[in-house]
Amino acid sequence: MRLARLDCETFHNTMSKVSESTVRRLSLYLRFLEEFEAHGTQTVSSETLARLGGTTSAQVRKDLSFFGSFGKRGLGYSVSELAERLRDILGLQRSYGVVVVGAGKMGSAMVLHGGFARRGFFVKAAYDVDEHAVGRQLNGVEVRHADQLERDLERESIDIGVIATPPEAAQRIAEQLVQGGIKAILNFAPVRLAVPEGVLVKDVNLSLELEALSYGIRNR
Amino acid sequence: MRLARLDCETFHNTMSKVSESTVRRLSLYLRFLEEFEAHGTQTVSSETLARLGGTTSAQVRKDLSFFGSFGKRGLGYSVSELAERLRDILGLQRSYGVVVVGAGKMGSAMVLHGGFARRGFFVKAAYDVDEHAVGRQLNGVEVRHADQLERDLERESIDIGVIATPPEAAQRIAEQLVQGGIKAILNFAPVRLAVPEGVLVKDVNLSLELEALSYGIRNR
DNA sequence: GGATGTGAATGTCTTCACAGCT
DNA sequence: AGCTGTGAAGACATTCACATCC
Repeated sequence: MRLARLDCETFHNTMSKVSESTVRRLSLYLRFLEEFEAHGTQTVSSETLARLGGTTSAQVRKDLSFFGSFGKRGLGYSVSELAERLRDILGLQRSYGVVVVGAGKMGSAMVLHGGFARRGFFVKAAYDVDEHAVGRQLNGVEVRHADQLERDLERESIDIGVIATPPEAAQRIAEQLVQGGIKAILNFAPVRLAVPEGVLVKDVNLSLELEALSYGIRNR
Repeated sequence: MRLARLDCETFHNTMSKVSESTVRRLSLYLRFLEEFEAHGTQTVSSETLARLGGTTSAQVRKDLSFFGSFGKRGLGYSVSELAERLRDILGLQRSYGVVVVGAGKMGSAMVLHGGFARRGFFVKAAYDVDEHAVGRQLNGVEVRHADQLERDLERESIDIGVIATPPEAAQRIAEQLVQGGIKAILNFAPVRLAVPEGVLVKDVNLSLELEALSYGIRNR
């Protein structure tokens, strides 16, 4: 199937059902492509991406095929072109405004983590209720009182909210974020958030990861 | 199928193939069970666990059925008994020694996070190469120089290593951890670690999570 | 009656294998 | 010759539906 340059949208509309694992792998491939770009490598094969990503070449090709055909048979993929395409597919051509609610260990780590801005995710502010936290600067990002969250969201357009509060507070914050027009939430609090359809929630639960390791250790 | 009280091992040996998603859900169910335990609730149905965990009652029953039959038809599951069984299945009856390598934002967050000890994961030490970090105490956990890692691992028995170093350092640390007899690694560094078969690696990559949200936002 | 436990059916993801370009 | 793109096959996971037992 042949595709004109920029009509990925066509695909998104028609075949919106791409698995989460595919999306995660695409992100991974993009990482590797960017390393190749930095190295000046021109061309890459599905086999190479597969080896780096710990998967198979068929998987790589299938993952890409959901969105079009970006390679040249007998040759492989143009590194820069495929990177461009993946950035487009993943929605990384634009940048995203992020707020972090909860400036404890995890929240601060998210704010201070250097890698996000490089990939277009800009943390605009952090919020907390603790007097010691409020008013501090985290690497140029102001920690404000959580009371200001709703008002701030009306002023500045924010796309993604990170919830790193204690579990009791998480649902209320989620509601404020939704109210403020946020489209996606990265949730570190160990609770299932109730949100309206259309709002994305991604849970990160590190205790769960440790327990998966515990299971794995016990069962060889 | 009827099971004697404590022969979960039988199952682990015979049917070692349980999906990662099942294991994660079991961890989740255990969370809810512990809340019910604290509340004094005696009995719980697959339907209730399903609603809390965002899945279906059939899924809950299937997940459990891989390991035995723990419920009473017509009644549901005994909260305390099922919790006990899940702790057994997940290997949470024992405790685990953990070391955190890399005392930056993520590493410190892992050390300082209160929830892990409660679930049997005890951080015994943290390691870094930075002079400012080495020697500090993080909530009672000493930050040592990474040079000491190998020696320390010989002395104290450690089960799980957390890698929160820059990507360049990760592979070498992984090798030291493996050399030191560690059985599982939680890896925050954005690189694929090469480890001998039998060593478990769980990658956590928060940029990837954000990119999955970005994809989701772009595609409704 | 009411909820479990589980084969069978369905659905989803991965791997195979090869036709089709370059 | 080499590597992609993709239907078809196979593996895996979820859901259905009902016999079974408390």
